[in-house]
Amino acid sequence: MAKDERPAYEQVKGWIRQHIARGEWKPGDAVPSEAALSERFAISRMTANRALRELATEGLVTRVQGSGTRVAELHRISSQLVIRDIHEEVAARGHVHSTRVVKAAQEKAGAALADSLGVRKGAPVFHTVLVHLENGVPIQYEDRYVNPQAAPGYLQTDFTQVSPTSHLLQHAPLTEASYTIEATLPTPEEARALDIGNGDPCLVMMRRTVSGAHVASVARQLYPGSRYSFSGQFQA
Amino acid sequence: MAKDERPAYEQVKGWIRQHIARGEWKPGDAVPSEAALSERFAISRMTANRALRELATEGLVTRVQGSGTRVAELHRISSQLVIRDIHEEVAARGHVHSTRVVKAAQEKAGAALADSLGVRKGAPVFHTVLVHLENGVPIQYEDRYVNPQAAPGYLQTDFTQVSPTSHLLQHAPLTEASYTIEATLPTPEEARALDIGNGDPCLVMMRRTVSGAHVASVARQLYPGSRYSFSGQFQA
DNA sequence: GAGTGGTCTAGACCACAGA
DNA sequence: CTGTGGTCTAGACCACTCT
Repeated sequence: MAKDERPAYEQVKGWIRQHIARGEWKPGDAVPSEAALSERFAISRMTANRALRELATEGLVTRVQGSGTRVAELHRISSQLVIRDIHEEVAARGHVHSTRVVKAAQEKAGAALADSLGVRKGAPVFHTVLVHLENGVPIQYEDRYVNPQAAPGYLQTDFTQVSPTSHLLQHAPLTEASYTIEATLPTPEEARALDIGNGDPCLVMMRRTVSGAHVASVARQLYPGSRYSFSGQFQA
Repeated sequence: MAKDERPAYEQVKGWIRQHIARGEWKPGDAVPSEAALSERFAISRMTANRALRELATEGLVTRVQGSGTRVAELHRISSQLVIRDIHEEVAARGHVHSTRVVKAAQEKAGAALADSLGVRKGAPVFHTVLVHLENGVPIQYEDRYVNPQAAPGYLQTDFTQVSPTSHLLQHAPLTEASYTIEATLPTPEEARALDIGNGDPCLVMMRRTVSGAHVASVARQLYPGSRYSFSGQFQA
């Protein structure tokens, strides 16, 4: 007896996972019921329930009340895409993050912007353009509009010390966010700021964050394709 | 009494979420303990435990045994990036998916490929190159190598009917996957196959899937930037 | 030692699915 | 009607943190 230190529900999860991973139980097949598991492993039904419930939230099985638990159709791979604050991310690599402020000003919202920020046309909005550098090399061009109602003190921030994301998370707690990732070419101005060629492909992430009743911010973040990639992994 | 149909643990989760979303409890602040919650809501400790535990797996709070539960530092936005089978995805948009087979052959693995597939150098591997079309328009160029040990019948598949992803998920249950997303320019051959210009930026996803003891497949999927984007959302 | 979370039990009642 | 999952309780013991 050396390793059954793992909690019972984890052992059950592992046992089920193995059967699925080995292909012994295929998508659509029934998984033992809570009652069956609690007998098989001499555990209470609550413990079996926890094991199955967690596997369900992980997407490995599907459960239908009254019907049973089955191996999920694995027709998609879903993975946690974690978007971290750029300062943190660079620091985690042991590198130095610095910021160049290109613009930090108040402007009047045009029609399209007013719409996506949820303010009236012509209303004041904050506009910042920053270049983030990793060890002195530009890795992100960030063009951001902020709703003054969500973060009134935004423009007073020293962006060379505190990243916009960080300020916003502090002052406008995040309730909702959506993003889109695309490939594009930089504008001449962006290319100049990032010190890349006009024909160098870039990843662009457009993000819109909501804080309570307000749209807090819309941002466009451009990454040189040669210097940045998103990555992630998935484990059954 | 009209709406307390929601389970008790959900109500507690919602109550805590609200306090965080409104900014009343800031990152680092303590959240009421299980004991406090079970008294406050007249529920058992197990129910309070479930509420807090689920919020923790959602990343909204962090828990430390012996210390307590606190509002998580929201310095990252994590979102489910769902990678679906391309056929399913196109079908879900109500469009027609079709496939053009450019190559489907057995080859000998070079050094780099042998390494990433986990086979001996010179060992046979399956190589397919497909172009996926949505309503007749090319949207993905898929260059894939498959480990014959993981999916011996791969080359017998009619790829115009069954997508590689679909075949692999059927015959080599997925245990692990990792991916990288970058921006790049297409090779002349890829540009031709996708019917785009040589200078048009593309998203490229490189993926590696593991099935049990074998690396099942490594794939490079190229999407024209003008016709495809990844998107997702996040809700606190 | 007091307070916290981590786990587990042996019951219970309910809603629902399928024969 | 039987079997299934969904929820909940009122205890319990343990490991850990903090003072």
